[in-house]
Amino acid sequence: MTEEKSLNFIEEIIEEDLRTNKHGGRVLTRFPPEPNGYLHIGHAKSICLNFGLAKKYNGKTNLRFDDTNPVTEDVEYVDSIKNDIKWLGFEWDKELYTSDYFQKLYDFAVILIKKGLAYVDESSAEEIAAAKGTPTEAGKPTSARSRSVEDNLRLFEEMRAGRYQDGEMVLRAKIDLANPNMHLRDPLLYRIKHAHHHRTGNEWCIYPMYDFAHGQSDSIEEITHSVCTLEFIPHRDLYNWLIENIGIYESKQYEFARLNMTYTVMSKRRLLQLVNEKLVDGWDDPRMPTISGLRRRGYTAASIRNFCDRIGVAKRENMIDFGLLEFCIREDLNKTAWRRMAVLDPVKLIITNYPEGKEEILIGENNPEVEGGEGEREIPFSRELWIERDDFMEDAPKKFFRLGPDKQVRLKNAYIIQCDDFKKDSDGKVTEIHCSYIPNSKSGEDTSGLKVKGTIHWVSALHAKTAEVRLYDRLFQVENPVLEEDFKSTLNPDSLTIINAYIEPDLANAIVGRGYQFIRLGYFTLDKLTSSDKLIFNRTVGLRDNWAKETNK
RNA sequence: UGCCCGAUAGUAUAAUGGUAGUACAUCUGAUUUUGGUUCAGAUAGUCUAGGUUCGAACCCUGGUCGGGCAACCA
Repeated sequence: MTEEKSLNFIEEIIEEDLRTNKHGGRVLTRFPPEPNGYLHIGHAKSICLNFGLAKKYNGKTNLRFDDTNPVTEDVEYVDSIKNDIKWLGFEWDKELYTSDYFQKLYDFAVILIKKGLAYVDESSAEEIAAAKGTPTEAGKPTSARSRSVEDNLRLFEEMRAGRYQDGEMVLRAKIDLANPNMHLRDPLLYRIKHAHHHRTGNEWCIYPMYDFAHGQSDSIEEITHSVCTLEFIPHRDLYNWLIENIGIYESKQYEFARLNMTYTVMSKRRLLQLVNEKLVDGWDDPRMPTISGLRRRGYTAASIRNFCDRIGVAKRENMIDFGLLEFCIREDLNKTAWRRMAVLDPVKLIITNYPEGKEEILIGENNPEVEGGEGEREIPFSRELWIERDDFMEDAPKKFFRLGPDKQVRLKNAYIIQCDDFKKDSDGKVTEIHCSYIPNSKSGEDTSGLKVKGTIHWVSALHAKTAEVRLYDRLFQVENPVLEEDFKSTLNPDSLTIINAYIEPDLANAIVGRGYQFIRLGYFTLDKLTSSDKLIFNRTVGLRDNWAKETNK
């Protein structure tokens, strides 16, 4: 008997609806992206919620593209969105498009006009905005508000027929110009756009506003629980007004707080700016909070799903520590990533008592977290090695468990060595470290009886291969960039560092899409730009580093 | 100064009128051929003032603070 996880407020609503048989036991949600950008981690929260709800309550989820604005939308985005959802591990029931409903929506508009609840207004955008008043001041009608039903019908038909230019007139709902909810002050329903639509081509020159499409689309599909983010709360009254006056299925909307994360931005508009201004290398730049960026960075779908599970669902504004996402990917990769050795900042180490020309093949487990280690790989060893520069200190503090004059460490999967000497150049930079090894201390057959505190990673200089390694840091320097006058001014100039590293030979067999732990360094994955003559690794995330914490005290 | 939403450890999120818990973060200690992992422990919270009640994080009222709303965007 496991302890039951507490319900979020939407699950509570659904369970209550199920209890009262409100929808005949039916649960149908939908995920409604606009195809005008790539999905980001905030969308992942919504995807996990909508698809997760359906899965949990034996329901279904539709994928519906909200494609009511042909000017900003594109099939490239449609394809990327479908790909990302599948990659995250979810399956939609129906693939739908708001544009499928253009005729229905047009008919709904006609119904409203005939009921005297909608009118064509030829006022300019500025005039209409001015006539809406302010939150504390009622709006005033434009002269168009009193137009006859017959004239409205005729004008709306003419709008559709292409008699008018973009912006010449709009269709508005006739609701209440004094309503404290600004969205009810005769909102726009249709506007003229002589634009090519990625699905309907040139069939239409008028397009419904989002507000005239979204709620009714939910209604057409008979969505039982329409889940969206907080900023649509004031729109709900309008959707309900439309549904009631058109007389269609009552779909109910519930709102939750969108995801915000530290040191990044979470709006398609801003992410698009970064892409367009070439401040990042496209939507899938590994520094981007997009699903495709995280995937390229080495994040797994499971880690993102776990993250979304952990952050919860509520109505209060929130700012999630980016460190939580990092915890989730470390948790996943620790269990699955194969261990390999690589040296990012090399210094030469010579084992003076190891015969010149001698080579040995040592064995290393692929994954110590799993019984049996998931097999093993061969690691060549020889007299000259590369080790990490900061694994050696001439004047080390007491608790430094690595190399230094007269100190002993174990070489991972190899021998214990003792530092005898080292060389420096004229700038005082260490150029060479001389050690002697303890022959009977070999990993797995150690009879030396020696105990050493530290183990360091290494790569045989003779056998090492090289790779480009891309080290990523947070994209922004401040926790919440949008608080700045210009969010781009806080971009972190050091968010990407490209270095060349020595890697153990087996890493040449690395596979795109797999995570590797470079021992003591972090998790890495092959970048899509890798070619046959050049390996490129992205650092997904570093290992937790308590030593760094200690030294920063 | 209109309307709407919200407020529980540093960050999130539970407790739905009856012992304020969990995760991340932080700090101790143990284990460790990764200063990783794992394990054990610690620190730390109900915005405020009233009211209802035997009893309030929870219900009511006022206040404070935060967020949203006046695109031919979604």
